[in-house]
Amino acid sequence: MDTLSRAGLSGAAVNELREEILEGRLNQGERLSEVSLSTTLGVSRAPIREALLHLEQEGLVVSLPYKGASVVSLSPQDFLELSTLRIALEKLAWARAMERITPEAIADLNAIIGEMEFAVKSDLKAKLVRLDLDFHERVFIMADHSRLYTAWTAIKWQVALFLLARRKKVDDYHNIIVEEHAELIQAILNRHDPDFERLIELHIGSGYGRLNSAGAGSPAEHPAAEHPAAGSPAASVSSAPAAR
Amino acid sequence: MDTLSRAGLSGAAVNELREEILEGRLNQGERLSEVSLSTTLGVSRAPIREALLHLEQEGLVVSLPYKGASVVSLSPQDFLELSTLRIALEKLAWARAMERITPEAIADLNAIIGEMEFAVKSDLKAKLVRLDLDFHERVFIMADHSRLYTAWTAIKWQVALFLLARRKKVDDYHNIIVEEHAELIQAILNRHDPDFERLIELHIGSGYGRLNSAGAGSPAEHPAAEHPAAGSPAASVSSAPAAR
DNA sequence: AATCTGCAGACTGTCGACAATCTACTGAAT
DNA sequence: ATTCAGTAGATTGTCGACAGTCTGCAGATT
Repeated sequence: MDTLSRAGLSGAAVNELREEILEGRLNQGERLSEVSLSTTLGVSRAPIREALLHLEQEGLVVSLPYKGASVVSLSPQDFLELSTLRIALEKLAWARAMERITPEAIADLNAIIGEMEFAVKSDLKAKLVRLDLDFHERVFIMADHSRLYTAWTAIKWQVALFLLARRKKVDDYHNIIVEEHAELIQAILNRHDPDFERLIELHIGSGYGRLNSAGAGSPAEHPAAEHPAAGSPAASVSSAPAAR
Repeated sequence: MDTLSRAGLSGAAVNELREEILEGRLNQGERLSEVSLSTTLGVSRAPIREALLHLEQEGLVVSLPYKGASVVSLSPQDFLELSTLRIALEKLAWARAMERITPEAIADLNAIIGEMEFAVKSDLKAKLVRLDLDFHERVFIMADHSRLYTAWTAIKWQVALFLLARRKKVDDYHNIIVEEHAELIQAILNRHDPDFERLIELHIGSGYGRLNSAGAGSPAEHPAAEHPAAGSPAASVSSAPAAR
C-alpha cells in the first residue's frame, strides 16, 4: 500500500510487524523479543534488529539498550505531541502543495473523498482511517519536500494509532470526515486563502479534543501547559532529553 | 559533546563517522564501504551497519539497497528544504519554549551568547557553528516535546553542514550571530511578542539567502517554486516519493 | 563497429554462534 | 523479617562466515 521501504527480509518484517501493531494483534506495551520474533517470522535476528530499528524510527516501538524493544504505548500526552507537531508539519505541507497542485492531483483527492463517502455508507470504520491517512499522505507527497516527507513518516503510523483509538472512543468520526476533507480541498482551490492555517489547526486539533475530553466543544489551540516545572518522570515514549 | 545515542560500539561509530563528515575528512559523496569501515574502526560489520542506518536517519548518509552508503552531498535545493522545514520546527519549538522558560534557562542561553562573543573576538569560526547549534538545541530541549526533538535531530547535523558551508562561502557570519541570537532571547522575554514567528523566519531564512545569492538582500519567504511539473530525476537525497 | 551474453570480483544481505549485560531468584547475614 | 551478595537464566550486542546481488569487463555474435 505504501513504502516497501527496505530490501528483502527486513522490509518485509517491518511491514508485517507494523500491520500487527496497527491491527491490535500486538498489544501496546508488549515486549518484542528478537529471538521469538525471528522464529515466528522465520528469519534470523539480523533483519529483525534492523526492522525494530526502523519501527522505532516510526515511533511504533520503543527500545532501551540491553533491555529490548516493546510496542509503544501512547498516552494522552503523546497524542498532544502528535497533534501539535502534525499541525506544524501540515501547515508547511499545505502551503507547498497549494503552490504545486495539478488538476489530476485534485481529482485524486476527490476520488479519496468519494471512497470515504462509500466507506461511511457501508460502515467500514477501519477503511475510513486508511483513507484519512491516504488523503494527507498525498498532500505531503504533493509538497515535494523530501525532509518534510521524512518527518511525516516519522509520525504517520503513530497518527494511525491515534485515529484508531479515537474511532473506538468517540463515534462521530463518520459524521465529519467527508465534510472536513472537502473543506480542505476547497482551501487548496482558493489558493491564497489566508485562513487555511487556522483550518488545519481545527482539522487536526479538534480530533485531539474529541478524543480526550470526549464531547467537549472547544478544540483549544494550545490546551494549557502541563506543569512545565516539576517534570514528572512519566516514562516518556521517546529519547527526548529532560527539560532541565 | 551531545547525544551518546546508542550503546557501545555502534554509538561510538556514529559519533566517529559524524565527526569525520562534519570535519570534512570524509568528502561529500564519498562511498562508505562496510568492510573498509569495519577494518578502519576495528569493529565488525554489525555495529557499522547500525551506525550507517542511524547516520542515514540523521541525513548525513544516503544508501541504496545492494548499492551501499555514501556521504550525503547537499545541493542548494537541499539547503532550501532544510531552511523551510527548520523554520516550521523552530516556530513550534519557540512557542513552547516561551511557555516553559525558566530564569536558569535564560542564563544558559546568555552564557552561550557570551561564548559567541568570545569566539568572534578570537576568530574561532568552527566554534561559532557549534555554539549556534547548541543555542538552538537548548531551545528544542526547553520545548519539552519528544517528537519535535526527534524531528530536530533528523536535520540537526545537516543544518551543521549548511552552517559550515555558509561560513566558507560568505564571511559575515560573525557580524550578525551575536546580535541575532540576542534578539531571539529578547523575543522569549516579551513572551507574547506577536512577531516572533517573523523573527524566526528572518533568522533562519536569511542565512539561506546569504548562502545562495551571496549578497542579495531579500531573504525571500518562499523563494519561488522550482518546476513542480516535469520532475527532474536529480538524484534527490532522501527517500522522498516523486511528486506524481 | 556495435550489441549482447557470461563470468569474475566486490559488495551488501543474512545467518548461526559467542560475548556482554540485565533480571530475578536463592540464600546467608543482620 | 529485611537486606544484601551471588548466581543462573534469559536477552541483547557483537562477531566471522556464507548467500544473494550488483558492476564492470571479456569475448562472442550480428
